[in-house]
Amino acid sequence: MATIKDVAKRAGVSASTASRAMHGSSMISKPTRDKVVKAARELNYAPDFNAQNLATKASNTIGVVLPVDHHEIFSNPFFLEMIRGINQVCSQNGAMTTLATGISSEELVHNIDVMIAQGHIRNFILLYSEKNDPVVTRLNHFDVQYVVIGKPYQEVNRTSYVDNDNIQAGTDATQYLIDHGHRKICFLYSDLTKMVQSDRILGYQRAMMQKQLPSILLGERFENHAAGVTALKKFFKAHPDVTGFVAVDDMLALKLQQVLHNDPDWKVRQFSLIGFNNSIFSDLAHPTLTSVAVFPQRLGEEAAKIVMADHPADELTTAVIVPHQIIERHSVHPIASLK
Amino acid sequence: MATIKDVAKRAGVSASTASRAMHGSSMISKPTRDKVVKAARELNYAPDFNAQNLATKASNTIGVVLPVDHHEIFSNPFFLEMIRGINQVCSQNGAMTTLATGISSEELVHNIDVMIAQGHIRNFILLYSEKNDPVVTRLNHFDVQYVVIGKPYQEVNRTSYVDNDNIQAGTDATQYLIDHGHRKICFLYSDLTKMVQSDRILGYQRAMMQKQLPSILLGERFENHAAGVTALKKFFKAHPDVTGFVAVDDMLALKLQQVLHNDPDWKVRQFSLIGFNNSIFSDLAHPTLTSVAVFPQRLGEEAAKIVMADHPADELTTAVIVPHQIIERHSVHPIASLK
DNA sequence: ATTTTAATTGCAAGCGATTGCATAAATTTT
DNA sequence: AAAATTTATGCAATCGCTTGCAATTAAAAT
Repeated sequence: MATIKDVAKRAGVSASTASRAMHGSSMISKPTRDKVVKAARELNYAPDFNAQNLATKASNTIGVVLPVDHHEIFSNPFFLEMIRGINQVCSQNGAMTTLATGISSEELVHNIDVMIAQGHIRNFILLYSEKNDPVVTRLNHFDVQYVVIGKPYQEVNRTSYVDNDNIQAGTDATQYLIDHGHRKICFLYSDLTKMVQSDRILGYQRAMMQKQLPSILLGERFENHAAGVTALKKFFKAHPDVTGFVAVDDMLALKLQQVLHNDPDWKVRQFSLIGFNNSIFSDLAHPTLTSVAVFPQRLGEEAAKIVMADHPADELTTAVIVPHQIIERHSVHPIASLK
Repeated sequence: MATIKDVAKRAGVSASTASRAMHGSSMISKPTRDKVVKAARELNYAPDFNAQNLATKASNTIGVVLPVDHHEIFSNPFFLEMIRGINQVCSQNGAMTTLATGISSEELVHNIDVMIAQGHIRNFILLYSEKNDPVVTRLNHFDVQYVVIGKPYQEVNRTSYVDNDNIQAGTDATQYLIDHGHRKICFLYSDLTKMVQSDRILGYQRAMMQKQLPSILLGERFENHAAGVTALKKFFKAHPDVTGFVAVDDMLALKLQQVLHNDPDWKVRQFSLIGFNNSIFSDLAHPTLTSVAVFPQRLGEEAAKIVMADHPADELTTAVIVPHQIIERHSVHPIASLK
């Protein structure tokens, strides 16, 4: 493995000159810079990561924090997409990423503690956002900068984040059904404590209100088929003429679809569905599911860009909103309705 | 951030003594060791990651290589599960993990090149295995140790790996159907070039052969509903009396199920299905899908354990087989058949 | 032609830890 | 009680790189 001294020797200069030349310092003359760069290339030189970080006291690795392990979360391809985005821009900027995981909140915090204590993490990116997150508390306590993907709950004005405009996405999805002639539209959610869900509901309500249509909410997880059937039976009793559903995510939409399709009464009616996330489920459904894409990879990229920009501590925080987009498939059917 | 000198000063000893004490060197007396450890705890000391690695010239981070980006791959929750397993045992051993990704083979190789050149990666873990992998070539060239998850293609005798016994898994899945009275069983696959698939087929064939039953293979991706219907029509013409399917993975099983369920002719017959991977799809199906679980997290853990063990270069390689397990749900129906 | 100023380069210290070797203290041995 | 060991500790060099400052050289000004 070539060191800076090897490069220096080969270029016939001192190590310090070589170092400066490699960094494009203005105090090095063009000819020597060229000599050094050439030598470096010939030796396949790359500065030793640890030595460099030690000398500059400026670490170059980004800690990516996954939410506490939970099967549901880990089977969500979202995270990997975000990671891919982060890694993409990090490696373009010569930074590394390292993961923080834990099977419990305590373990995760502990792991983060040692990462901080070892002092080689420049910044953190949190792939999630939740209320009273001990990780956030920890990071604030040690005064470590971080970016969250999602809407921050704590220190809202002091934390940078990147997120979708979920309210708008909710409105757009609903409007899409309205545009296709639907008037009796139900919003299906599974967990009100998640801000993504409540935001999308808000957006749905806004769209409905604008058209003076009543909001119809349904909270149901479809944990199993029977439970789903029961819930829907009850639901249709109260709202017999619903024609469209906005489901808070594709998985829920797919579950709903399964239930609707396997019931002799319901399957003859042609319901329209729209989901969110444009996940793999949308292609698995039959008919394939129209869905609002939210581009997790972009979220990751933007988060990484913020981190890479390396703002001064006193600068205002950054918030980036990644646009969404409706991906049209075959689960929304137009209905002729009176204006 | 406390340094070893701070600890030393507080304990009233020299830095070298402090360092040795922290490492439990036998040349340090009990009382001083205690003093040092106490001081370290009080100062919340953790050795600086970069300094330590620089001094010992022994890096402590593991590079985790994801396959080249490809939507299909990134939407597969498998990888994240493996990563979780890896991270789990790495952090228990005080090691870090860092990810290598790339949107093209070239980019991935390049990223790995710089990681190697920067000299701070101890070992790599490849989360995949494929023929003529340029990454493997690279790692061999630089003589960097690595472990692959899956069956190695190159340098088979010189590389450690962890994998499932996919042949056996194929046999077991098939046998499960046979035990439920099925005799006309079809194996459904999507990509013969993948060793997982060909191995599972082999296992299937072994089980069938043992019972003197003929193998019935069907290669179909179900890219869309119509294509699926066509393929199945043709298939059933040739094999009208098939009652059970072994699908090479859950997603394919789910797609098959969708097609079967949405056709008036087929839906009245009660086919039995078994899939692989026990993925989230198995719970989404209706009826829920019986599936062979393969425990990706365990795969990750075992891979990390091999890496952590830090075998001498001349030692024999390690191969770990992670057991699989059939998770019974509701997609396999017994049929009364004559012995 | 001499002095000033500007442009380059190298010396050496330091980042925070580890470790071979010398030294000091404690313990045995004679 | 002096010498020989054994046991504990500290000094100083080192890992590879960066950077303040002094030193050298070249260019410009007088």
